[in-house]
Amino acid sequence: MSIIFSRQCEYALQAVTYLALKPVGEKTSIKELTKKLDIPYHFLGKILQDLAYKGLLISQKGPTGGFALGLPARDITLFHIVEAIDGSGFMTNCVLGFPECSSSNPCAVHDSWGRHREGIYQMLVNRNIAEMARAMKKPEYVAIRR
Amino acid sequence: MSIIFSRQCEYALQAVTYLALKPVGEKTSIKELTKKLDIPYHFLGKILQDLAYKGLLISQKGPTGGFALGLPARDITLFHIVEAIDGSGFMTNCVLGFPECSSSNPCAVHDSWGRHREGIYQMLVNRNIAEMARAMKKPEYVAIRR
DNA sequence: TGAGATTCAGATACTTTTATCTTAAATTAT
DNA sequence: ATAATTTAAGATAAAAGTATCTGAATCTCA
Ligand code: FES
Ligand code: FES
Repeated sequence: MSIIFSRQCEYALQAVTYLALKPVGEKTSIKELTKKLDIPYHFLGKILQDLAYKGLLISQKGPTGGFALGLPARDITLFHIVEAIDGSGFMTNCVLGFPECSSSNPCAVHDSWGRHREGIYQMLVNRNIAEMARAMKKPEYVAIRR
Repeated sequence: MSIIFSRQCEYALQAVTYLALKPVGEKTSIKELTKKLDIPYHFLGKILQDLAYKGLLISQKGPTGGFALGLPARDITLFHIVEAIDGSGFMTNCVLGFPECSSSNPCAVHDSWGRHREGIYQMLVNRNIAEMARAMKKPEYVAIRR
């Protein structure tokens, strides 16, 4: 069950983080990603294609081809990825699903949620992929399968 | 786009809140709910059935039948509804979709998310349906359609 | 008792998301 | 040039979530 982000978005975050673990400029194939991260091959392919189209990744065909970060890892925030894949609707919609979300039309948790939402936003904006990669470097993450 | 909770869950919250606006014990039909809240009839029927099965609502067939709260409004928290419909997976799963979520296996935002998650949990546990109803009594909410 | 209203239950359909399959295009190395 | 490898792209399928349809069961009231 996805909490806030779609599965696509989760895969994207994981894959981009994996790319950030590689030496700058080195290309990584879908095959390697899919094997290491246990993500469906063609599904991941499309996600990465999408991110490449949006400039967050660069891609190259052929042998020795693959994907690499399109920007320095420290310049890509989690929010960049989330926004590219899921959009930023979670910033504007009522968390309880009421049709309008505004201070002139608040549900019972509007103010409360607003604070949490802002905190989550800051969390996404203030974390970059380099930090993600660092956290992932710990041995626990290498071999875990779902 | 649902943020954290499924559409079913959002409908449930809205419907239960509506019931809490009624005099204690009064039954409300799906027809009325569906009309006032603009929720698909049979879909809502199944959701309420589910909540009734779980004791959060009581139901009665026949004319003058319908649904009513199964407990005093102030004893039903938002979390009761959320847990009944969506479960409590959002309390245990990694927000970025990594396969494990624990302090021995943290992703880069694990601690940060943990705080927000706890805050959201408190928000759900500390708000009851009576408060929801009070917030909804404001005229803005009466006639809004999606 | 019978008609009407309502929930209950199961089947079916639609929509969105996730996943797979197939072929084409590009790149590299032989 | 040719073969091998990889991404690109489009079609298709499978799964999950949402919504609808139909008839049965239950209850109320005339
Ligand atoms: S109205 Fe519900 S979060 Fe703003
Ligand atoms: S591991 Fe990501 S939130 Fe806990």
